[in-house]
Amino acid sequence: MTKKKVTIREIAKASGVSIATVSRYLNKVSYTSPETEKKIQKVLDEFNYTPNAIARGLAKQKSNTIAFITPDITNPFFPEMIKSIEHVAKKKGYSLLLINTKEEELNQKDFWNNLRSRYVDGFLLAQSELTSEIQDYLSQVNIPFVKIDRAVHAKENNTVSVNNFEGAKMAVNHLVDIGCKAIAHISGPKTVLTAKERLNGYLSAVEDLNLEPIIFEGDFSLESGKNITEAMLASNQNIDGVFYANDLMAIGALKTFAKQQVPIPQEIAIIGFDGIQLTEMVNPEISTIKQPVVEIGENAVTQLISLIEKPDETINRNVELNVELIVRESSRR
Amino acid sequence: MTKKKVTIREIAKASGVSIATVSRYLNKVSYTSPETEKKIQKVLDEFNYTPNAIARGLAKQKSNTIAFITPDITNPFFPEMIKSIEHVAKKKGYSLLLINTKEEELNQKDFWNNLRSRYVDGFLLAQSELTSEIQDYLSQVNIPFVKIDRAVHAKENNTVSVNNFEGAKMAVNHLVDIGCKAIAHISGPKTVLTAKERLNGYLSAVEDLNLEPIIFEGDFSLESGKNITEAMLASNQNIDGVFYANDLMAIGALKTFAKQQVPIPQEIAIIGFDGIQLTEMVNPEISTIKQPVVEIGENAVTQLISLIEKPDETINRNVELNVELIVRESSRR
DNA sequence: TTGAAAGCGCTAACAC
DNA sequence: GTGTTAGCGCTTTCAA
Repeated sequence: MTKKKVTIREIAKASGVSIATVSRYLNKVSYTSPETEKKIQKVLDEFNYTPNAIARGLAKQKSNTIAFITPDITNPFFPEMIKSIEHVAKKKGYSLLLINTKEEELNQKDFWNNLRSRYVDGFLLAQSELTSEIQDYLSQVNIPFVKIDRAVHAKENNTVSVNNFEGAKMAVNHLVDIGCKAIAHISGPKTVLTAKERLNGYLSAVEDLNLEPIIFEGDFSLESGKNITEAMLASNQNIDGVFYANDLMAIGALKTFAKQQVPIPQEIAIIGFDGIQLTEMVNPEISTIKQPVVEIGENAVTQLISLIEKPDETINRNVELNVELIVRESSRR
Repeated sequence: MTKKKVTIREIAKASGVSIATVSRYLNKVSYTSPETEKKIQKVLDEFNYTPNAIARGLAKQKSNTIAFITPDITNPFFPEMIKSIEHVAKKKGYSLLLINTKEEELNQKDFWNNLRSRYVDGFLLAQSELTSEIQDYLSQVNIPFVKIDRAVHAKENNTVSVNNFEGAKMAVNHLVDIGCKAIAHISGPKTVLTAKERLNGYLSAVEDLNLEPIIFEGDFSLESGKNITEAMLASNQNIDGVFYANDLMAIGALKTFAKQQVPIPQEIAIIGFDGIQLTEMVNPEISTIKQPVVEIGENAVTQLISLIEKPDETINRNVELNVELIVRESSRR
């Protein structure tokens, strides 16, 4: 298989046709007579030929590669999503380039020039705050892309996200359903759109229920969940239910509750948001509003590839997927 | 930047030299007179030129891309490692292709042909069982690679791994140090080399200490940690210390202990292996034998790139890094 | 030190 | 239907 790299030229010679014909047959573009097809196929098998992807890329200005760009691969949210993305991409003949990059880099011409020079066909932008400068590059660079995990903004296109607002309401309503009377929200950083939407969902739900809003601002990290929860307990407001803006903070909170011997869910019921696997690994298992990560990933690549392959038929769109309430020990009583 | 893709030809024309000279200057191969360099550089800046990576790839038979191949991206062990790998790779001018693939696929000619046709310069093989069939492909395909997270085998080359045997001993000795008298081991699947080494380390330590070995076989999964621990408790052997072959199983065990109200570490002290972040997120935090993931990743890429760029100067080697005992609540008393 | 030109392996007009 | 040929954009002999 790997002795002499065989080229299209040798296939052509061996099957007695021109390389153009072989190329046509391989790409199934325009007709080739059944007989020649047979001949070519035979030689193809015999030589175990694989077209050179790079050469093809140069000629077609296309690499059959897409990139997944994110500032933090270690986010527990991603592995599964990346897996589903890679799966779909592979099935459609694309490879996945992984780019872990901070915002600053997205601000550099070189970054985008490099993508283009590799003929990267499209990319997925996950969890990136898009400064207007970056937006400029984005529009200049002229490579299709889809945004993931961002609030669906009226002005944005090609975004796949979830219904954060509704999810937050579901969380609050669930806590009420199990009897909570004073429900606090530990929010994410105010600068993050998804965090804002979840906060708004919380506020809306609380208002509908005629409850007092109780809000503490966290930053989505485990540590912050731990610390803010401490502060919350110290504030002494008879809170009996907490909606954490993400799972990681809820997990961090568990430590504080354990240390202070607050029984969960008996005294305080809690629920997170995201649906990362971790929520099932801790004790008690944490209720959550689960995002359909796999679906998000699949949706995003599919849209991206469609954008790449039939730009004209593909309409820009904002997909907003639904979240799901998962009730576990932390809010079961 | 993205208006008209500018090529080396235009740079050449604009600076009044041949494209060969521009190419030489860009690649810093052979001398070019200072004056021409000045001229070229000026034009380069002016045009904001980036060489086309694909064209360059075709000419040099090299893509400046390496692949990370693993059967399971969602392994909590990987994100951090991948991050460090991507970081080093990027610094050296390489992009990272992520390939999540089951063993069966590695058995297919097409898989390797595809890698070659893309001129992937090298790859990292993580956590893959290498059947002899795959080994055959590996040697045929003639692309440099480095194995990660495998037991360092006398017969293998270019592997980076950790000292599983010593790590296991450290774990057992630590449990003894804090007063444990009956120490069990929940092993990994016997087919996995690292699991075997850890088991051997356990056996060796126990023997040195004149203790009775108590072994249960798990499969590295959270579930198995939970279930095997149940079985272990049921077996009623007055066990007061457990060394789990990996962290995930120890985390699963925590659930069983909680359900059965076994206080950790008071009644039973436990310790895991790997050092995944999760161990700090649960309650109690779990002691572990930490593998230097970042170092592993860095070591592996560095070796790989060296293999790619100076195959003659690079000696094959098996790197065995040291693990570290991390004492946390689960074994602190 | 520099330039001309022949590839790298494939695609896509264009002609027949 | 099929072949010829001119690229795709860059590297690299080989001469000069």
